[in-house]
Order: sequence, then structure tokens, then C-alpha cells
Amino acid sequence: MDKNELVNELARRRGFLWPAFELYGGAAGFYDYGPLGAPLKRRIEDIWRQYFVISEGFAEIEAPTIGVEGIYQASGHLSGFSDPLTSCKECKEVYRADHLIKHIIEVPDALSNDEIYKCIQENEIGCPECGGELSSVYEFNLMFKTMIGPGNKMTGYLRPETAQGMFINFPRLLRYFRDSLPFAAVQIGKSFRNEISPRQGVIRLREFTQAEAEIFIDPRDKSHPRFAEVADIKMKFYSQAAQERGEAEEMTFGEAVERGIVAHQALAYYVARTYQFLLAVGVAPDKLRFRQHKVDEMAHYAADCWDAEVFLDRLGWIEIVGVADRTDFDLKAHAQASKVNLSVFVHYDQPVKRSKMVVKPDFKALGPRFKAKAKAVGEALKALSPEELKSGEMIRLTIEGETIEIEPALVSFESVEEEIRGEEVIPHVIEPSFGIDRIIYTVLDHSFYADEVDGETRAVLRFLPAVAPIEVAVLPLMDRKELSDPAKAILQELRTRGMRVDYDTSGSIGRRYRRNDEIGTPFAVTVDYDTLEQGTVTIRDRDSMQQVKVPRWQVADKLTAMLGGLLKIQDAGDLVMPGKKE
RNA sequence: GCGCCGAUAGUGUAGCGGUUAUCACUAGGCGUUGCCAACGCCUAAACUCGGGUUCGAUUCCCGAUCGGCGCACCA
Repeated sequence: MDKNELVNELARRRGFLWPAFELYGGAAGFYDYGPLGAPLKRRIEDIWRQYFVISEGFAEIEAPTIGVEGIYQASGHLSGFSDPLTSCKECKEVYRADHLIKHIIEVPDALSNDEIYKCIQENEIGCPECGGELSSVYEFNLMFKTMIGPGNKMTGYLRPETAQGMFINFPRLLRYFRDSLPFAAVQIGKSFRNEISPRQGVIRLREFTQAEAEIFIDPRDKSHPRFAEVADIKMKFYSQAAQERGEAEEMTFGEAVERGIVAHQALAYYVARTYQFLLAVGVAPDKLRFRQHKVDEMAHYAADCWDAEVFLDRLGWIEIVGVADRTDFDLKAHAQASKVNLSVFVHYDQPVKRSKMVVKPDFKALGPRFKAKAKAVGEALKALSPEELKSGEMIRLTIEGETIEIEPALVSFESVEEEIRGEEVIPHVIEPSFGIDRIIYTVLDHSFYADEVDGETRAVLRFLPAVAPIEVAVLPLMDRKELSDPAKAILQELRTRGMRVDYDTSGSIGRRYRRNDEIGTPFAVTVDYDTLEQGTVTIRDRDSMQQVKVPRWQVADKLTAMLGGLLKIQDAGDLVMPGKKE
């Protein structure tokens, strides 16, 4: 078994990840998070909130998972997310119908499915494999479609990303943030894509969890006030140039921005925060890189895009996060489709003074003379330059193909000094988009170690205490009342403190240690006869397998400190060297 | 979607056209002054589903589902 299989098998057996609907034969692309997987996921999401909500002052919202059609027309998912397909009637091979006519029609995207099919028939295009006849063209859309309400009045789609929830709430979010930039909203939630062939477990799902932030910034100033905090952090940048060379380059974020490798501070800052977050949940730094999208790979509207990629055994480098500068693409698209202004009025530090020509046509005279055309004449007059008005000669205008003359007396004008206090700006969007399920799988993969102890394989998930679904195991040395009663008291005390604690009496003590190693429990507390005689318990560390004796009354405090990373096992008490009994 | 391969207790497996489907680990119970999957006794647990061939199918055939790999797809 390779590591991938070992990790998957462990995750299934121990209750992290289960293929969904197994009782009814299952369905590809759906997974359940089991009793250990769900808390692992929850804890990772909470750390994400720590980084992208609390620390940054961003707003977390929750939008419906079903969206109405208009959203996805504007976002481009309805057209861009669906492909016209055709299949061979002989060999059943499936093709992109628009690809087959590319050499005949330059922009097949503009054609309807019927038109593409007509084109295929007229040009007698057959199956590229076997020459067989092709079926009519049908649409495959990656979005799940559903009906809203009875009848077929309203079409709904399960959202293919959470991002749109933030974009379409832009006006209310802007008001919530008191009409000023920058601000950001985030969402953690399910997204749905009807993948053609989901594979590789939790890496490509039909229902998955995304954590996305949409950070709205002033397009004229892409610096970041907190950039200094991350400028000295070193990371491996796999830039466009580095990809040409085939080797990632290590440097600080400050250097990356200075050299123009990352487009600007704001993007670099959130790449850095992403980096910190990934390390905080237990992604291995030596199996993590940030790869810049190549020019042809980047969405046409994106200014710059960096993917966090992790190395997974057998699967290679897998994208788990994308951080992109999406510019004003999304807001512009929704503004156009909804006909709602989605810009922000940005105040200048100092009002700018500017002289402005105000033209006042004399409508009392123009009205009777030009009747219905008077309005158009007025507009034409207002559009004239000061030079034309000042000349004192007859003003010639062409209105609806007719040349008319107006004496200058009918137009008055003056130069006014006006103060400009700001301008309308469509914000640009920095979007960090996290695939939570992929991150969870990565944490499992990168935490997994199998070492040899006394000739036996010991499987360990080296979870960081901050993500471990079980933080402490309380174990009576044996299942006897005199030991289990004090152990249960400790269990209750630790649970009262809010720790995630498991209690286990089955089998031998060694077996229980190993069982807890396998599910990544960082510490075990063992109640033994010394507890009764000397008032001590044993704390055992998962990674080093070291044990220390600690006074019973200190155990909760010491565990709190150890889980918080403030106390190391060897400093927690008297080291015990366990002797193996023959 | 297409092609190739596979599917037996929780896990890994053996096996057969016909008795009670093999083994190990795991899991549960009891005992054990016992400290890194210790030991003893006891217990539980499986032929993916549907159809066909056959007196009889877990075994052979077809299909479905799920999984692995390759192709295609991957905003």
C-alpha cells in the first residue's frame, strides 16, 4: 500500500472521511465527514476565521446555496461553465462539439447548440476516432439545476462558488462598512459542481466546502497598511519566470513586491496571510509552494494570480488555494446586468478646485423658436467649448441634419470655481479562495507518519494541537474501579475546561496509546497506582512517546499550557523511562 | 462520458459450480499491580446490487453501482 492508500484507509476506518450514501450504493463525488473528520474540519475553519475574519476585521456572511438565474448570467457561469457536447453513435466517444468546428468557424462560442450541430452536418464532420456519425449537440452544465417554487416559473442553480454571495450584496456591505474602502466580506460554505468524473477521493467533489474572501480595495492604491508585518517572511515563490527555469525561488515578500514578482502589496499581503494560515493548520512547509498563474492560464480580467499548491504522494502538486486580483470584473458584470451602480464615492484628502464653464441657454427664447427641437439645441449649446461661445459670432449647430444659427445673446455662460471632493470608483477585488476539503486531506497526508517501534509499524497523525479532533485521552492503566473512578474525575474536569477529551479503558494501555496515535491525539493522561499512592498521573506525548509524572492537581493547567504550545513535555514534570515488561 | 482492471467481515486476505466460506489483525466481554498494538478465555462480524445460464451461482455470462489507472473534462 502506498501512502495515499494508507491515509485514505485510515481516514475511512477511524471516522474522518466516509464515502457518502454507502448504504444505497454510494455516489461518486460525495463524502461524509465522520466523528473525527467533522471536528477536524470545524477547527480548521475556525482557524481560518481567526486569520481572515477576526484578525482582519472582515465581515462573515451567509448567503443561500441556491441562486437565481440572473446571478450566473452576469457571472458568466451559465455560458462559461457549460460545454456543448456531442458523442459518436458508433464508438460512444464524447467530444466538445465547439472544438470540432473550430477550423470552420472562428468563434463557435457565439453559436447555439442547434447551429453547431447544423455546422457539423453540413460539413460532414464525423467522429475523429472512428469516423462514425455524431449525435446532436447537447449542453452539459457543471451547475446543478433546480426549480424554485411550483411549476417551471423560476430556475435556480446550486452555487458553483460562494464568491457571488459577496458580490451581489455589495451595496449593503458598502453601507455596512460606512461607505468607505477598503472592506471585505467572507463566506465559508458549500458549493456544488456536477463534475463529469470526480476522482481521487476528496480532491474533486461534487459538493464541497469553500472559504472565500472578497476584499474590495481602491484600485488607485494597492499598497497595504499591514504589509510591514509580512515583508520579512521568506517563502518559495514559483513565479512565471521560475516556472520557465523549473525551480521555485525563495525570497521575502518584501523582495517579491520590490522586484515586481508579485503585482502589488495588497495581493502579496494576502498571499502571506494564506501562507501563515496553511502552516498554522499543519501543512508541511517543504511540501508547499505558491505558483503564479501563467499568462495564458490566468482569467483575462485577472491582474495577477497565485495558487497555493501542496505536494501529495501519488497525486503530485495539487492546488488548494487561489489568491487573485480579479480587478473590477465581477462588480462591473453585476452592475451591467442588474443596472445598479456598484461604485464607491472616494473622498480626496483635499478637495480639488477646478474652474468649470456653466452654459445657460435662454430657453424662453429657444423654446418658441425650435419647439420640439429646443431640448436638443440646448444640449448642443451646453457641449460647446468656451472659445466657441466667446467668439461673439453667430453659433452654428447641426441638429438632426439641419444647420441652424443662433445669435450669441441667447446663450449666457460663466466660469465657476467648483470644489471636487472625490470621485466614483469601482473597487478592485482581491480574492483568496480556499478549498477546505483539499486542505483537510492535505493536513491528513502531511501529518501522517509511520515509524518503526520495536519492530512494529506505528502509524501516527501528527496533528498540531490546534486542529486535533481529540486533544487528550484519559486512560486508566486498567479497567478497575479504583483506577477508573479517579480517571473519570479527571475526564470531567478537563471537559469542563472545554478540552476535547476521550476516555478509553479497552485492551492494554499500549494498545490505547497506539490507537490515540493513529487518530492524532497529542497527549494521553494515564491514571496508575502511583495516582492512588503518590497523587501523580502520567502524561504521555504522542510525537516523542516521552512520559512525565505530574501531580494530579496540576494536570489540567499543564495540559492547557502544553496544548497552547507554552510548555514542552520534558519541562512538564519528572521524566519516566518506561520499561517494557516481558 | 469512453477504454482497461478490480470488488469476499471494520482492515488486509484465502478459496470453491454443491457440507458450517479460510486466515490474521481489529472490535466487544471477562480476568490480570499492568506502562507503548502484552497474555489467557469467550464473543461478534463478509461473498456490492440486478438479471441470465444451471437441479444448484459468492464462483460462469451480461448490466448497474462504486473504486483504481489512462483519455476527455477541470469556471
